[in-house]
Amino acid sequence: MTDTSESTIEPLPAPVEKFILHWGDMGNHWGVNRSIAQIHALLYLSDGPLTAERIAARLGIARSGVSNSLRELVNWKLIRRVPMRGDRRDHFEAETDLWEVVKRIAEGRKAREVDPARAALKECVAAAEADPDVDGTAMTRLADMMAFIETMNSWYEQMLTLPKTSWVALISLGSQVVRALRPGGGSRPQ
Amino acid sequence: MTDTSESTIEPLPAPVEKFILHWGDMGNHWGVNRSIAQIHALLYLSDGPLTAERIAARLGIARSGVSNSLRELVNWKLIRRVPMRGDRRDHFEAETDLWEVVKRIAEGRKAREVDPARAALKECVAAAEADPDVDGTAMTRLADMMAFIETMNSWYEQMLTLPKTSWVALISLGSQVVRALRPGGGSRPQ
DNA sequence: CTGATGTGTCAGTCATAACAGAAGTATCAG
DNA sequence: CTGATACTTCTGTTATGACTGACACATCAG
Repeated sequence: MTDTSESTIEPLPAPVEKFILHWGDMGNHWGVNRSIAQIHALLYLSDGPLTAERIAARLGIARSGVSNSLRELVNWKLIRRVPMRGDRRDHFEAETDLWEVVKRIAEGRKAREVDPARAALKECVAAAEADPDVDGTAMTRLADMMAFIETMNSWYEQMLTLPKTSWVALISLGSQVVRALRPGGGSRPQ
Repeated sequence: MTDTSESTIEPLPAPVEKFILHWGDMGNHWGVNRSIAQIHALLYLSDGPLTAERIAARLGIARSGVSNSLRELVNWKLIRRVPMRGDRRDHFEAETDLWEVVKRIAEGRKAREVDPARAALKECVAAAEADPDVDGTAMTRLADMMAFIETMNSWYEQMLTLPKTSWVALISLGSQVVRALRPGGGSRPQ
């Protein structure tokens, strides 16, 4: 027996619990299931690495669910397995660099959903070009869509190559550009 | 009777149907229900404004669902009501400027989900500061999270004020910056 | 005023996905 | 080798929300 808690629910400080609940709900609206987001939030706020058992106890969810969720989180590289000396159990800790977190999430989503959609769109455009039933408007719109997605894609890929520090620089640069452009620096308002 | 189609399903060109299906699926993974995304895709590819009845016929879904979905889409300003001379029925057409589309979606999501989460986070930080049960690590992480969200928020708000043309300029500017920074322009690689 | 047409609302049904608990597998101490 | 511990996988249950079809309301022509 490593700990006193066997199947009881360990209480959490109220603000921490509130954060975890909100974070889980947020993830839920964003296509990430609640448990995964909650576990990530818990690990993010935790002092040190936690075991699956502790996580289950603190969140009040089944160990099996914790196991599955942890695997997902490791796949997304949002948490790490941390071996602890003298303890056979797996411990987990969260990535704490939030820039890294959003980057990883964006990477995952892009690879899983955006890239396939992009490929499908390419096929649609190709098929539409060869299909006399597709009218000119649809053809134009499909092409517009593809051009747009490609622009966003290449922009994103370039951003990925940047280190975090450059991101920060870019954002503040963006602010300056905004400030410079706001008074009417050469672009029409619409 | 305005048209020959009463309750039959109107066929769609294969590439168009494929696009609509993929788009709907995409939206589904992103927290938008499938019907809404499909209707938007259909309108986006349509030559002219469509009635609710036609949409239902072409997508093979119930008129009631179309009615609800159209209301949502109008609320999000992704489609417009278009009155047609000599026709009592409402016609709808999609916003075709894709920059506008992503902007509207982002605005909606921010207002509905990010802003409330931001407010909740603020409360959490405030409550945590007054709570002795919250350890230093959790306190630091919550503060980090808040700072991060605030940075992203103000950046986003500034971006919103920009016209589309400036967006394009910014993105290409970003590309130049990326190119300039890539060889090692002064930032550590990590 | 009245019938017809279009639109919005509602309650019931159904599909999907997350979850819990149990069973199975692997690893380690003694 | 054997028992115990940690972890994973599997299956049945449950809850959420999307969809349908029926109903109610509004609007317009005659």
